[in-house]
Amino acid sequence: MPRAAARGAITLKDVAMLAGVSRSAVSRTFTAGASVSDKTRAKVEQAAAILGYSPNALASSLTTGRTKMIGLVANNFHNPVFLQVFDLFTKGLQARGLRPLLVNLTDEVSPEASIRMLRAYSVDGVIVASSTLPASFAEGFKDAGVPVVHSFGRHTANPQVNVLGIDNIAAGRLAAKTLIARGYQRVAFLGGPATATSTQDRFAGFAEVIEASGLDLSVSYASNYSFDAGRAEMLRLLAAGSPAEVYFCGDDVLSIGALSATQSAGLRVPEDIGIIGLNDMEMAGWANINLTTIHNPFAQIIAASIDLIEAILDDNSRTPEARLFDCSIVERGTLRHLP
Amino acid sequence: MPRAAARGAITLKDVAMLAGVSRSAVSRTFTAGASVSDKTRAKVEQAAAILGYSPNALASSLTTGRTKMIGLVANNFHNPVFLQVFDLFTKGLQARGLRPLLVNLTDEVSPEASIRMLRAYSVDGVIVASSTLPASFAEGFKDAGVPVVHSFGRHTANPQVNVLGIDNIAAGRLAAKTLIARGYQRVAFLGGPATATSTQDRFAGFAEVIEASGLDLSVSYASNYSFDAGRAEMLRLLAAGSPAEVYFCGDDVLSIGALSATQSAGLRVPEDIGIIGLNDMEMAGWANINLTTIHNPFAQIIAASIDLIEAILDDNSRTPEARLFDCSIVERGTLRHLP
DNA sequence: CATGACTGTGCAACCGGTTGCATTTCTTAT
DNA sequence: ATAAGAAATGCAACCGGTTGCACAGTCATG
Repeated sequence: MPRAAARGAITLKDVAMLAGVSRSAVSRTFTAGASVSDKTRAKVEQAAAILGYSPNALASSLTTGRTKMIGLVANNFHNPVFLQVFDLFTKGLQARGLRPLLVNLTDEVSPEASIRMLRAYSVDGVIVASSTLPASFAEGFKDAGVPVVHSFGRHTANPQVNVLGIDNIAAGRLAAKTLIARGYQRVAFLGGPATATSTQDRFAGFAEVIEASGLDLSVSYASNYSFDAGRAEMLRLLAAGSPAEVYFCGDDVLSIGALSATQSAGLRVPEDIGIIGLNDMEMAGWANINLTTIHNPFAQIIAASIDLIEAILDDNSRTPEARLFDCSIVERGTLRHLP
Repeated sequence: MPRAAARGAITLKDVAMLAGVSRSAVSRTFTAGASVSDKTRAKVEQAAAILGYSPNALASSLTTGRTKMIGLVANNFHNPVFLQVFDLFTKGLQARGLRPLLVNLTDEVSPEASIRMLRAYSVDGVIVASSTLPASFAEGFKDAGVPVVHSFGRHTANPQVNVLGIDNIAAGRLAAKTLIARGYQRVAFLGGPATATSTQDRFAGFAEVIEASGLDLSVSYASNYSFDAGRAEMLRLLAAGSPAEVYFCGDDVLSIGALSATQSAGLRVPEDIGIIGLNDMEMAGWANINLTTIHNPFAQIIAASIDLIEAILDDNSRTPEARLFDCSIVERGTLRHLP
């Protein structure tokens, strides 16, 4: 049984018959830039309006080779920053007539399954939105011939795919310089999962500057970028005794977890312990959190990611680039002030 | 230029030629329940493996009438609870082989545009995930012949579409009873936007019980379900003087905003002012928030929504039902204890 | 060994559009 | 008025699959 027909869908043919023109004519009226006379167009539009016709994007994709669907792949649905990320991506894509097919990668490691799936749906391109996935993940799509952009990914000298994100090493340096300027002596890095590329790079930049200045540096890692992991790790550190004076946390949600741990332990922030985060997500600015952090220019990165994926759709042969965006300190209340 | 070909896509035909069988045979090997001999199947699978073939889901949708895509429509990307909602929906849909096409409805009021869009993409069904949209929104899809489920929507006696959610009136009553049991005298309702159906119903239930017990009830509304709106409204109330003893807030994020306002004003919670939220989102349990709230069984509602949409795909003629889920109090630290 | 019931297979039409090409219609210039 | 060029239109093939139907092959049965 033809379900589409059962659903009472109106097709090109119906409109063509009512308007008394050929199917081509109808198709052309709905194709920007095609050659149709005003008279025909008027007839077709009227018929279409009467029937309530709207073209089947999927059918046309068969011949045009474009679905205007973009796979949006994410692997962290517990970090509130991703709600902002989804908001910006979906709005931005929609504004350009593109449709996000959302893929939740939680617990998934290899790209194979997602690649198969997204190819089966003929998405025009894929945006991998993750700071924890390795470069190889996005490369899997590229190898499969699918245009891909890795947002918030790791910067490399000769990227195989387009990568956009902050310079995590520079961000680490910035954090270090900020803490040094504040006169902190015993500093610590409380990273995200040690396997995440973003964690590794932030640590590299941070350690480089801290060590160059001869300060004490201790290091530990939370099991993932989440409140619970940040809190648990900080509680462990406090229980172990002699905590550092200040912690550069892997990201904001981790910072907030750490913050709650210090409060639970009866320590004051920033008087007893300082905390600096990274991302500057909406919640960092909430009055009851008020986290000093490093601003991650999401909106810019996402806008650029969309520009880029759109450009690749037209020409997938351009050499991939790694675009880095500048971070800046957002002064709030979790770090002691300049001496 | 045929882009699909340019992308080097392998089609049925290629596999058929290599395997030395007809296109039908190939199609059948990839269709569950079709009649193919083991010998043919083996040949086809081998050929497919060599070529790296995967069937084009969109092409097949043309004849089968099914895309296995589900439109997921949301209109609030600032309430962290929705990150949990997206997580559960995407995982649940994926587990059943369905693909979520995400629609961000922010600033959009009428369903027309979304209906057109989702019909153009021939989604099999639509899930409207919103507690603020009116019933008419989801009904628009139904009228267009698209199977639809409204999750977190308003309960009505004779629903036109399937609605799943908590009983907001009962939740309001539960909040009221809880406050009365705690011995509060001057209570207040700090709702979400007055136009949201969820706000209206929660207020109705709340007011009913409070008024029946002869207590003082004051009412105000935040401009939307967000931290900023909750904080702003509570600041306004505090500035106006003589606040109530306890506030039943429209939802958790609003509660957290209100909580931060009371703290900014130097008031202690729950000693000076009590706050009770609704939803029990992840963050409500964070140690530094620790919000007493009413648990909204999302996971159940979402699982049921997916079950239901799947059922409708097979039979869109079944009469719509409104399914209500029970709420319960989650005791934490923002309400004074029983006297 | 003939018969009938089944299982597999391929042909060809179809799903809802797009598009190259040939043909017709309309402009415009002479 | 006429020829040349441009614009509009329809035909038919095609995109990548699915499926009803007819036919061929297999097998157990009488």
